[in-house]
Amino acid sequence: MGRRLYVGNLAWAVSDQDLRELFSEVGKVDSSQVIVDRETNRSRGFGFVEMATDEAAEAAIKKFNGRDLKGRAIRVNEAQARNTGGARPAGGRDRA
DNA sequence: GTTGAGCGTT
Repeated sequence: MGRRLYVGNLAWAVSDQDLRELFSEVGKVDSSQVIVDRETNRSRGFGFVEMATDEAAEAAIKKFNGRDLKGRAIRVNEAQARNTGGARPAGGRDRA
């Protein structure tokens, strides 16, 4: 139950839409986002993709985890939860 | 025009 995917080890040339079209091959991409440094506006080399369904999400992990994108082997996994602006304790790294 | 472990700004 976590359609959010963490995509890491990205090349500097990878963009949000690059992830969207790639993950679109296994299912409908609800949204895609590459994390960029706020201070330098450069690519941090990782991002997040939200799939429309959980099956598409796990399918993307199986297909694109370790795959090549822009010349770099990307790493795909479930994304951790982040406090999106709610009075909620930030927990997540050690979630079973 | 540079770099390379990682789980994200509103």
